[in-house]
Amino acid sequence: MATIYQVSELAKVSLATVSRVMNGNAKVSDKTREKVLLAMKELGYRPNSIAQSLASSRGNSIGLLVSELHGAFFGEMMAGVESELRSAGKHIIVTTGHSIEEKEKEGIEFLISRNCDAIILHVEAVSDEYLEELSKGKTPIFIISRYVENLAEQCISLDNELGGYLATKSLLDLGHTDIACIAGPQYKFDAKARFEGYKRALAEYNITFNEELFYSADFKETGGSEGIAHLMAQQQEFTGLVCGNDEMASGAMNFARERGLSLPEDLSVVGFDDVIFARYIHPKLTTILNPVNEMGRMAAKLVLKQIYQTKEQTIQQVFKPSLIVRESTQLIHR
Amino acid sequence: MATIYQVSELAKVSLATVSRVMNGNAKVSDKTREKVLLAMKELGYRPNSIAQSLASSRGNSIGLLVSELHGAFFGEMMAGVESELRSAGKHIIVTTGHSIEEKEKEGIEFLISRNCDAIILHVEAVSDEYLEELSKGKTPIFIISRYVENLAEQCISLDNELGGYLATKSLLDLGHTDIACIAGPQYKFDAKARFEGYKRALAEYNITFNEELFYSADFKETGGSEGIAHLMAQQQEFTGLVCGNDEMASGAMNFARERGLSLPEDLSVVGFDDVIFARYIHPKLTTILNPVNEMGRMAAKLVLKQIYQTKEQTIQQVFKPSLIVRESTQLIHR
DNA sequence: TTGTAGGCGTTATCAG
DNA sequence: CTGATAACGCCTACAA
Repeated sequence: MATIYQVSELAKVSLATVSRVMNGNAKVSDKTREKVLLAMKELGYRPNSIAQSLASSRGNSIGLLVSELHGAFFGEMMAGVESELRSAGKHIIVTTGHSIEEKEKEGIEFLISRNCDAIILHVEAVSDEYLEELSKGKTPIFIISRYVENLAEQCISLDNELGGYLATKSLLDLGHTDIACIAGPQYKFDAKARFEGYKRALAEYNITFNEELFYSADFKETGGSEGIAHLMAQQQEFTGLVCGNDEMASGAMNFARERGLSLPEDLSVVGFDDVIFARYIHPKLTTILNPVNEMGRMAAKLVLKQIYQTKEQTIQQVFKPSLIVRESTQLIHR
Repeated sequence: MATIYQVSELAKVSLATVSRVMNGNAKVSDKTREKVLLAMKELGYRPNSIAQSLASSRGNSIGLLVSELHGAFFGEMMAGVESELRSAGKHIIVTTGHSIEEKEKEGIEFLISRNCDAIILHVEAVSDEYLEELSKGKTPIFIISRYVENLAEQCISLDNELGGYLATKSLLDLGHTDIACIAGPQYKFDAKARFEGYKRALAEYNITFNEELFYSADFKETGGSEGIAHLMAQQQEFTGLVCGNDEMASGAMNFARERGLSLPEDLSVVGFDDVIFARYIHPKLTTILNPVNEMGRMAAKLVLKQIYQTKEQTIQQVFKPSLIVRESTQLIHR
């Protein structure tokens, strides 16, 4: 692998000059530039970005930490971030946190130690305080899909509470009054906020929250099945079900059907996120649109603007969810 | 950010000694080690992996190039690679190629320039020759989900031809004789191999391939719709449909149903990949199991074994697909 | 077991 | 506009 030194030799100029034509900032005469370019081509020269990064303490890469690499949710998020950044000539370095505090911290350390120009975080286990502390370090951080009060400028988030509210209200408006809820893990900020929205909607319709119609699961399909199994065992009537995300809604629906319920006649269910398969499941899932891809793009734009001083026009920091009505909910009938 | 130098000062030892305790290779007396460790803790020292990498020309990270960041297929693949590598203490650097030659090459360059210890590639646009050339470079490459004759040792692949064959044969065995095919882009190796399998199965049953029952689309859902629209316009009877992947199968099924066909009575369809949503779509999709996650893990193990000399027992280089029968296919009736 | 010094491939600050 | 030369933070012979 050719180095800058060999290029300088071949072109009969100094190292500095080669560096200059690479970075195109300082002025170089056209003749010299030509010579250098030619030499680079001839040697098949590729700059070593590690060395560049060490010398300049910049990386031209930005770090991205997500909880998981699989799953529709994170896929869309990563894709959003990447496509925006890529078209600005930046590369991303992805790593995972698995929603475990220790791993999240380790992932962050890794990204920082790689000299990323900035890092975009989707973290769930780490505390607000930790993030605030982190933001004082030399690597700028940006937070996606989570709102941290004291770091508002760095956050791209969804109004999850509103989402939970909308989901629940959609059922109330269809005449349902006994509405169960399978929420996500309550240590997760979004899961909790969605659940708050559920309660607010109930309150607004003067329905008192019934602990027996509530279950907290793990955001996975199996969690949805467990959830509804638990709820059905309570011997409490319910005709509506609000789920913390689409995966759990799917699990719950499958289980309910196996138990002989027909959907949506016997049970109206609404999901959350509108991941890609929401429209594949049967009946097609009524759910809350969570614009993760958009949010990913926006996080990228925020980085571009704040770190690389590009002129991004439209920065929207908090996104509003909306209801997507499909076929898994219907008017109550009795 | 503290450097190794400050640590050495505080601990009153030389740079070299600090370096030694970090890497734990050379021998250091317990007393000195203690001092150094203490100093590191006190300064909150974190090694700068960029500098480490430059000095040692190793990265302790391995590069991963995939076509896309979203979608069930790549998600599973990345997750497989990552989990295996992470538990061995290695980090991955992910980037994308978007199935475009230029971008794939750029992504590869990026990973190499980042001093990755090895790179795992899922590339579709780049030629075998290019890969062979690349493999002569100093960064070891591994190829996933593609078989390159001269690089067999570095490949983890699926027998796509067999998959296409199994899919088609499953329909033939159900009595179907007029079987259409919506294949993936024929410049993609896997798409082509699957199509070959389709033809082999037909031949085996003495059915001559009918060009009018073939359509090549883009592996996306919309491609599936286009495909079946095209096929139905041919005025050619067919009762079976083999699709290049599950997404296209889904698109085709939706379109067919909109056109009044009832599934699987009027049309049996089989997909390919068994991505997560295959069992969500209606009727549940009969498809070919593509163990991407396993293959990802295996690629990681291969790297671990060949690059880091760990003792991986079970290396399987070519995977066999298998048929998963669900509800989208049935005996022909007329 | 420990220290010294040269080098990894660039960038950046000076002079010239 | 161009060329030395000192960083960047760490690794690694080679010596001691």
